[in-house]
Amino acid sequence: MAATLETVAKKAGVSVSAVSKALRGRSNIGEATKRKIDQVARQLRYRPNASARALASGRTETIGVVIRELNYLSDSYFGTILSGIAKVSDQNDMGLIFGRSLPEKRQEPEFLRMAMEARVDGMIIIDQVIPKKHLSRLADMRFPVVLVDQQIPGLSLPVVRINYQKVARQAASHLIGLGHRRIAVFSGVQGKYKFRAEIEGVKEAFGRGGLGFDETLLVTGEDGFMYAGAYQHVERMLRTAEPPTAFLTFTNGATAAVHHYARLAGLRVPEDISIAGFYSGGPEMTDIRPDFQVPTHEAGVRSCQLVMDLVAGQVSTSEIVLEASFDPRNGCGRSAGL
Amino acid sequence: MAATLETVAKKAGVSVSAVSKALRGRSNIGEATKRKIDQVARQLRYRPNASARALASGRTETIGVVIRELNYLSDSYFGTILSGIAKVSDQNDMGLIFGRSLPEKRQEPEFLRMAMEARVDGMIIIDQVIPKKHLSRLADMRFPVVLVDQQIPGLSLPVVRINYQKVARQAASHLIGLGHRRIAVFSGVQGKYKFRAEIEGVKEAFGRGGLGFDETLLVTGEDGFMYAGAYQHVERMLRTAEPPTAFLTFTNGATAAVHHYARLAGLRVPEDISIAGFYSGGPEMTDIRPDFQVPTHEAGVRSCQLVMDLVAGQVSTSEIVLEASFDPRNGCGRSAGL
DNA sequence: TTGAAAGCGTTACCAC
DNA sequence: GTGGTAACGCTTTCAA
Repeated sequence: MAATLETVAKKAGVSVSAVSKALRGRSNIGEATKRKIDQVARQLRYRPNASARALASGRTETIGVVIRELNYLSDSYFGTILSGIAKVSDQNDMGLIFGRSLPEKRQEPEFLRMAMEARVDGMIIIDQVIPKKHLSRLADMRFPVVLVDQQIPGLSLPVVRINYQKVARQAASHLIGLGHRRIAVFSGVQGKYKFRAEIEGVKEAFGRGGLGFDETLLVTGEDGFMYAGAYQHVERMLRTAEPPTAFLTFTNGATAAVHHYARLAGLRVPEDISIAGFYSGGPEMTDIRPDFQVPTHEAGVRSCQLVMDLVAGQVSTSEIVLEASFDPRNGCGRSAGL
Repeated sequence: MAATLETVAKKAGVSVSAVSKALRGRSNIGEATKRKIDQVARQLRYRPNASARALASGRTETIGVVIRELNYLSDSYFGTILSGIAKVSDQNDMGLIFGRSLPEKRQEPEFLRMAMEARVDGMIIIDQVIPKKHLSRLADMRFPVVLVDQQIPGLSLPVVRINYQKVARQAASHLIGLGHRRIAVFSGVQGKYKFRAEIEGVKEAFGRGGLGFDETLLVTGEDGFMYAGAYQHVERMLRTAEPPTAFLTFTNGATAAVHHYARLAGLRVPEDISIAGFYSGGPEMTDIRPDFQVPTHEAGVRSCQLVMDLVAGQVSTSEIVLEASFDPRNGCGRSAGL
């Protein structure tokens, strides 16, 4: 059916290897024959067979992206990381395939198969809750892997991570400096590096400010799904005897929800309540100007560059830490009416 | 590095073909040798090379899923279709890879490459706005393809689609029957089959009820991103001189948004406003009981089964139409206080 | 039941 | 420049 190198070679009256070279733009081929070959190939709609190419060359020209579940891609946290990855992989003509990290019915998680069956040349792992033992397997194989936003002691895999702790500390300190004493904190999934770092940063600031950490003012949940739920929590909190005067939100969804709630409830920001909001880009916040800028896109770019260096055999930096910025201008520019 | 069939064969003292058969559970192999081979393979951590296997067998054991952009997966419309696909593909030990349908910098969209380079055995196309010319290419190649929720005249590709038109007509008729005259309609992206079918159904009902279709009461937008935006529209509409008394929402996001808005604004449903809401499952509506049940998961299941039949060479039904159900019980159970 | 050998469609090396 | 020809790691006849 489909044209092969041989088909093209025969029709063009040249050898298979000539066609192979010509079509891949190698220099050791005559100008005239190349033209002829190109023409025949186009006419026959020739396409190289990906499996054959991978088998012969040892490279799949594909990198794997590992996330927990596929619908996590919806979250703009993942979405913007991904757009960074896609940008770099496109530039380098590398394909992208996605693997779920959950084990499902097989013993082995899908991403381990991707590596062991040589379906990809390298991979980027964005899921933050993969058991260390699985990650170690990859390290043992010396398979090119880059972890994003993870911090696992005793594991020697390259990492690209964002310094959430510092920016969280800055934001919390700022709110405290404005006089806030009751600050609600919305973060993501407990146990993840991102969550741990954020809470750590907040606690540092609270400690310095002489504040205790009030668990009743902490809201957690799946990053991508916090918008709807956040409404209820804001409403509930504001009805208590001692309502929070400021909100510190570490997910896009929560940031958007708190801002939207305030607007709907007629609360002025920051006169009535302060909002220090996380922002990683994405479609849900076109109408909001948050105070954090979190370089998730950049994290994607860097992780993809890193994994491609690894694939090319170039040893690279093993840990890249990206700084987020906090610029109190929109949601918490001045002191709330305390 | 990695173990191959030959490595295993040598160590087990048998032939390469014996190992191949044993590991794939073929029956023409001795019980004892099989045990021996299994043991050696496990010890060596042998994994078949995917490219080699695909090249030799002619099958990649992978099917491609085509969507417009990767972050569309976030939408529970896609998400639930996908869960149906994943369920069936998992059962049949088929891998899944995702392709974007947008052309990007290359002339050819990624999904055409997937087919022409034989990266997948078949594919399911969920994007509804792919130019017919590209789809025709696949049809010409006789490549196993199934379209989901599409209706393209003059194209002979198998389709699985949901009958949005009928359920839209039912819902609109019901609202009209309750006495509503001003009904706001929230649908998805203009031009898509889903949108066209829904509007068509609504117009039929409006026509029968002697109502005109008021464009100012129509809200459109990206399916997955309608939650946040919907708030503003509801608010705006309810402030007009002649506000709508009912809402007919065809995306999960809009349904959730209208319900949440009503709750927050202190509007009783259905006493103050009626809401006829679309629901395809998904995480954002745990607190809402909508009136539509749309079999998107089922559509995923059926499309995957269909594509696998096609791959296996079994000719199958070329069009499967799934019915959605409308059960006025929650959001529009009784007449609004007109 | 077992094994030898011929592909599968490329790439890459090595003569010419 | 160009063309033969071994790999690449697997599946699949076909004999034994």
